[in-house]
Amino acid sequence: MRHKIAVTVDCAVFGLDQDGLKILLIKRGIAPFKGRWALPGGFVRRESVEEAARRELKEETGLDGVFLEQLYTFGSVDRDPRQHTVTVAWYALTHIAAVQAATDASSAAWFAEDELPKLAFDHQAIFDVARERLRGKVRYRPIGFELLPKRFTLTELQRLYEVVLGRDLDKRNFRKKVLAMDFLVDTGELERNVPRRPARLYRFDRRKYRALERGGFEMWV
Amino acid sequence: MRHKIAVTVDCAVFGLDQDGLKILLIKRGIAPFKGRWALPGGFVRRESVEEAARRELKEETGLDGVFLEQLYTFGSVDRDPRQHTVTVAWYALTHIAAVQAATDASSAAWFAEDELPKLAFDHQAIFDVARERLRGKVRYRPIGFELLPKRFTLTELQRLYEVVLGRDLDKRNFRKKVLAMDFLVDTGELERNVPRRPARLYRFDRRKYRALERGGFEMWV
DNA sequence: TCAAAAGTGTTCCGCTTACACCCATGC
DNA sequence: GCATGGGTGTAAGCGGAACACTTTTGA
Repeated sequence: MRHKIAVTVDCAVFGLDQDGLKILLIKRGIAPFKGRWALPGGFVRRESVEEAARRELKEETGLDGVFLEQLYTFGSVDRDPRQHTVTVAWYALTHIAAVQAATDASSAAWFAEDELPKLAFDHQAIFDVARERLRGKVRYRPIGFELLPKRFTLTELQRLYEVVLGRDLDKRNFRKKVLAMDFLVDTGELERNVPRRPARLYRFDRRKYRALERGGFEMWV
Repeated sequence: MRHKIAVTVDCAVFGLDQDGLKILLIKRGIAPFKGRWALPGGFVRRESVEEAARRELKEETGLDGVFLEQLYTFGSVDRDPRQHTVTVAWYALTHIAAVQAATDASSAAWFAEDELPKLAFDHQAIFDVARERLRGKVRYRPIGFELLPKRFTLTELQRLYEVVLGRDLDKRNFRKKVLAMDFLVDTGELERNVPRRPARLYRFDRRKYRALERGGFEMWV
């Protein structure tokens, strides 16, 4: 007779607003860790682990169709007090607005990445790995766009990179580099109603990016 | 009542010999896929997933204390015909000699990476991901040394990189770069009994590497 | 007219790349 | 003495980093 192990998924969902990088947490309604904040997630059913992650995200936060990548699988024997539970952790990127619209304002909330409450299970460790993965990945894959609205200014894009990487970037060099690899398209539109010179709005062109990707390309911020 | 899922581990073990990159396979003695070659692995017991991977490696191949990193977790519903099974896949690097010594010569064997037999389950897909991970990781972390004997010549090191990356490298540039980041130590010894000018033997200095690593360093071949 | 951010080029340096010949050994 | 790989330096070009001022808008 075989040792039984439960399988769950957990998602570290990142968003970006004026104040910086945010993460989406759920307040647990049941034991264990009732009342504690936790990463959205739950048990895997008769479905693939990715399907489970997307289903739980939708059920608990209303999010659908977001950028989602597998992060790491956490399998210490004692990470769940109830039973031996292995969790497949994921990280997701989205616009904060997508959640505000979708959530029933109930138990989900955004927290600044450096002001997380005490989390259930080993979710703090999962978050730490996710944060590090995001920092690393953003430098060689243009996944950051998932955090921005469809149209954005170059300054917004730069701020995103500064927040994720945790250091300041040079404005001129940033623009030069980011425009050089041409998957950014000038929409021709400008910001409206800003008390300063309005900035051009750009969008990320996935088609162009895919093309470059095949040509083998590496560079980034 | 909850849907039951089995949890396994599988390891893609890489080795290097004169002919190139090799991978270690096990011939399955039981159904399903009885008689087929497969990655070493098995069910997780009352232990962490990493402990399970190391235990299975030791039981099935005799390998102990090898370099081992988590790769990806495969969780399609139908990847195991018996039942819903999620597998946490790992990749390992070792000297081929370590296995020849340890194995009871029974059911484990090395295969050239480009001449694999038909594998059990979705192990071919796991291998493909592992191969790609190795190619990527070797460029920014000095994990390749795990494949070489303790003392090696620069030509052996270069061949390793050429095999893993799948392209030729310039001898002078390679030596310049690899010696520049100084975690390679000249042991002062030379090859013996070669029908040509004997090469110097170097070793990888983990201490020095850790020091560099903290200083934030990136470059590689 | 003021405040605030947008937008824009050049120089310097270091790394990457390309490239060819002499050397030490075993047989 | 011959075959085999070991070992070495330089020049050119490219990409990354540093750096300051003018422009446009709303109030």
